[in-house]
Amino acid sequence: MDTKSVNISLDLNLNPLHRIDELAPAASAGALAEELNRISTENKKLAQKLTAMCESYNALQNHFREMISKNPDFLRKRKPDSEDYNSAIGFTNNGNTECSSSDEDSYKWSRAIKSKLSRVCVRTDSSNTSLLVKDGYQWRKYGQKVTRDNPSPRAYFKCSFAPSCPVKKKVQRSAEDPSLLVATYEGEHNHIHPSQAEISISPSQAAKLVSSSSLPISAASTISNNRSLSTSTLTLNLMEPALGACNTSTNTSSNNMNAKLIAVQENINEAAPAGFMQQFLVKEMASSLTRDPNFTAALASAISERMVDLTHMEKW
DNA sequence: CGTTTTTGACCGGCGC
DNA sequence: GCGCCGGTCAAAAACG
Repeated sequence: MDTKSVNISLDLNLNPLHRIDELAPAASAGALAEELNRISTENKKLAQKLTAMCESYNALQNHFREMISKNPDFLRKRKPDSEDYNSAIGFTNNGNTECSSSDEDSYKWSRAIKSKLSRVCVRTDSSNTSLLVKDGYQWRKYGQKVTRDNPSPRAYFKCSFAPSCPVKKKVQRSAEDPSLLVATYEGEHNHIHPSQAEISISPSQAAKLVSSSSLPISAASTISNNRSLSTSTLTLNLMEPALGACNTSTNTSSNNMNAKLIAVQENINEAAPAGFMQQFLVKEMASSLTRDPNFTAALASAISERMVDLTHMEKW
């Protein structure tokens, strides 16, 4: 997959007046239209924020590649577990690009590059001592260690689908910023996202649903280059309240995209693509929408109506 | 009572 | 060979 750019073509614009008359009696149509307009506006704002995030992500990635091309020794002298590694590629909140070199770590570093590693940083309350990073997957903790370079313990997790799923994750507080949880993922899940299992509809059904009920599913379905979305089914999750790693966000809709989540992902391996970033953003958007009771109510209404329609069609 | 978490023991890689 | 260190195992404890 091409990791040089993140082309996320968002189509968050709703057609709020599409089925107003069908969805609600005349008495509440005005209020519903107003609500849909509000959601539409929020979606536009979200699209703008997402675009901005992707642009800065692309800029950072280009900058990183530039640094590598100018200085081939750059990677060889980074160590993957150090805080300054984050800083060096521009994913921390302080923008520090200072870096120290250590040849003794070149072995570990080259090994890290060969394996599929990705890192997610999550801002949490520093008084919260748990090492939980909510990413939608289920994890089984199998160990905890205090490491030399960091006073806070490092927790080791395996995917609960292990041993069939090889993915592991390490979670540790940043030594520099205790409010920052750093989760390092190793490997790729060989199963679907657990929270994607609840409701599954075909793309054609989804398309009909979107066009007929003005639902913003197109936001997810138009994002390109995402392996998780390139499968033959489009999945809507209505059950999981917190898909993203931004586990401190509690508000609905547009507030969720605001950045308590300060740094998202690094692609250490070329094959560990920007798709992770896209997937994360899609999940975060889905999370925002599904946390909105107005949205889920409208969605449930649309789906039930659609099912009634299909039932009628079958009878014919 | 089954599942998950905790935690000390153990193992293997690495540097000296 | 020895010690250090990160990672993993597995028995016990905690939890729902």
